[in-house]
Amino acid sequence: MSGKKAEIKGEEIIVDTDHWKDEEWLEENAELLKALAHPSRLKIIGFLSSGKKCVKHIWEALDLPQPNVSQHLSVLRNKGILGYKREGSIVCYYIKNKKALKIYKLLVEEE
Amino acid sequence: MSGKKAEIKGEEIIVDTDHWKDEEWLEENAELLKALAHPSRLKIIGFLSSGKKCVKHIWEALDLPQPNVSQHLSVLRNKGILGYKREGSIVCYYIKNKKALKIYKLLVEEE
DNA sequence: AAATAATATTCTAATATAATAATTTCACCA
DNA sequence: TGGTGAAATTATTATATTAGAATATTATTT
Repeated sequence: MSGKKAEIKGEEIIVDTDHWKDEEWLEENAELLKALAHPSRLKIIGFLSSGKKCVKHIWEALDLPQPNVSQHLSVLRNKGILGYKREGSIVCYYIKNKKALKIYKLLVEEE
Repeated sequence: MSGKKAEIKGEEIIVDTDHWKDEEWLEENAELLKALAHPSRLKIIGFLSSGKKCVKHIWEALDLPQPNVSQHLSVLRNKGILGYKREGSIVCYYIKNKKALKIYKLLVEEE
């Protein structure tokens, strides 16, 4: 469904193209943006935009302390933006949420 | 320039396609996302996406207290996301920042 | 079963953000 | 110029976020 939403309330059919009236939609999307709205997390997304990477690779490349990166990864993971896979003693993260990736790309392209 | 950036640092020319390495870029864009990352502010953007509106119209339509809306408007205004025009005793706001509008539209379309 | 490397969690202190109520400013008009 | 409607600001309190230090967990290797 292309940005439209149909809902039946009592007798009437409401076709809703105005997402801003939908409190749940607002909450969800504000949450998504908030998770991305931090320089280090945006940096992580940018680094992962070229593919799956393991944690050590991430904090070394981004030049950030390991526990700090781990915290940011957990924020992104908990919001469903990143997925991860344990491979032995190593954990690799990747971008799972397509919307999040599109936002990042929009930011890049819109310069 | 389509997502690329050229910069001269000392002797070398750096062509940067990796925006995530640019701390300033990260700061700026995280700020933009943070400004949008609130249900009420997203709501305001949604309401304004169909055109310029005056403040009273905004807080009445959104069913939010006037001072609260005024604060959110000031956040969006200070980040350069909204512009405004005083028309007599009335003030009207509109979306000035194209990037912000595109983010909103992406969120809507990506449902 | 140590020892080690990789990653995650917890705690704390500093800072930032948010909602609400109260007040103020500004422009217009009687 | 006093009153009124529109919008902004301020103060307060509650809550959330952040970095950094310390510690814990997990898996591998010896």
